[in-house]
Amino acid sequence: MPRVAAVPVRTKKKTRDADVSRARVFEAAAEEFAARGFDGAKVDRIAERAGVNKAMLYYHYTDKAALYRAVVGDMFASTAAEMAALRETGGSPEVKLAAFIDVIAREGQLRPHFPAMWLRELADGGQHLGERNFGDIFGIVSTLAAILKEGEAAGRFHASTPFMVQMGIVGPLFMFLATAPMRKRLMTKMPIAPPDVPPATLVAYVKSMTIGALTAGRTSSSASKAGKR
Amino acid sequence: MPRVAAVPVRTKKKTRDADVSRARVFEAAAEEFAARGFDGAKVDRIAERAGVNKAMLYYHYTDKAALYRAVVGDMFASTAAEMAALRETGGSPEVKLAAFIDVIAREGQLRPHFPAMWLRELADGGQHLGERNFGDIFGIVSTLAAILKEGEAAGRFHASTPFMVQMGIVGPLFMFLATAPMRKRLMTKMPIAPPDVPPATLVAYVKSMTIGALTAGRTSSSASKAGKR
DNA sequence: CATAACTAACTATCTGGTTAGTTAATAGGC
DNA sequence: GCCTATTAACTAACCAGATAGTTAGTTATG
Repeated sequence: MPRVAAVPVRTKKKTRDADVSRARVFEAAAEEFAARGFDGAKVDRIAERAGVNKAMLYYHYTDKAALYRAVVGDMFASTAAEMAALRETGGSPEVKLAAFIDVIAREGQLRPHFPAMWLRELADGGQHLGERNFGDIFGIVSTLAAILKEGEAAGRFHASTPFMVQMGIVGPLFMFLATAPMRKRLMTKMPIAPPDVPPATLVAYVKSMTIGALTAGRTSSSASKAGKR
Repeated sequence: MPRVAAVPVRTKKKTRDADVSRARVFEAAAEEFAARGFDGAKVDRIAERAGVNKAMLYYHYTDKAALYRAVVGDMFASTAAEMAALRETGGSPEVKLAAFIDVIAREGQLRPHFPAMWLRELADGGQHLGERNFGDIFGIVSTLAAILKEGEAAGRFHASTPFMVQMGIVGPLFMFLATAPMRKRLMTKMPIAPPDVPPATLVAYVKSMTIGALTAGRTSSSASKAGKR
């Protein structure tokens, strides 16, 4: 029985633009991956969300994993690029550190899927990441490491482990951003927080935390039990 | 063709203890869920890890979701119980806050699967959680809220949003703990951090961050740009 | 010997990926 | 301007393997 294509049906008028449909697939994939994770995301659902035939997905991307990597790659490439720019700018270590945090926060808000996807990828142990992604991540952490080193050399920051400081920044930021939908759900069940925290407040808090820990007991002040060793 | 059980084969000697195999299933499930997430976890693999026939899994738990909830429930019930105990103890708000952080860190280390599972569950928007779990979580956040309120009333802490502070604690802690396997992988690719940070250092850092942010500019010191608003 | 604990084998469904074939757009000859 | 050959963009239908869950039947144990 030969496979015969069904009657034309002739609907509205299809745009037939590869770039457009490719972008639609990308967007739908980002949402789906962020909401459900790599395994929870279904290719059929991505195609449906994108309003595209499933086969188109394979026309534009080699497979599910490649599509995933494209989304992740976009996140890190963009962040890494901003970090490279940041390295060129001047200012005190404190100012640079604040700028670093701003970049992370901005990227996290610019791409609503970024925080959730990153939470998952960390839990996955970076399974789905490629060589390229690791390179970008390394670049980001290196930028932070340079700032910390500079602050340390200037006698303004304690000695610290870049990766730990990084987690101290990304952790609160992304956990908070990624839980926005969940918080809304919780809010209906019980009054945990008053309205909801605006992003600027969150960012200010993270800056305060990070600077606070790096300078604890340095300028004078209390909160000094920790921070040594 | 009637389904006939294969020949006995008579291996070593099976222990045939329901509690034991139930516990083995639980443990295997916790590992599998933590490593791969709900959708990534395969029932067959859990059974294999547990060294148990897959049907046993359904003998002890109604289905995959119930098994998942059992693991998650265990995490939160335990933490919530410790928190309840913490509420009874005395001490300054700073001391109580440190104790709060210690409890979270201890639970995160005691159950190696906890951090990764929680990262995933947050990204999932709490999809798999039940009424019971939300109650426990509410109890945990309430404990923190009470400590913060006390500190604020005593004029030692800034006003703050409990949920945000919670994320500031759990974020760095769990992100760092959950990425232990990944860091090991990264370490072989490129020298990001020197040896690796011991848990005590991590906990001290998180305490320092949190106290630092809550008291920024209060006792004197720098780091005061943030924290207002 | 009753039954709780256990198992091999099975099934229905789902899901990533393929394929054979269709259609719109564009290039180029006239 | 019009016709036509070419092909990029697109689709419906299909498939093989995986996977959650079931079942009929077996066996150790109190």
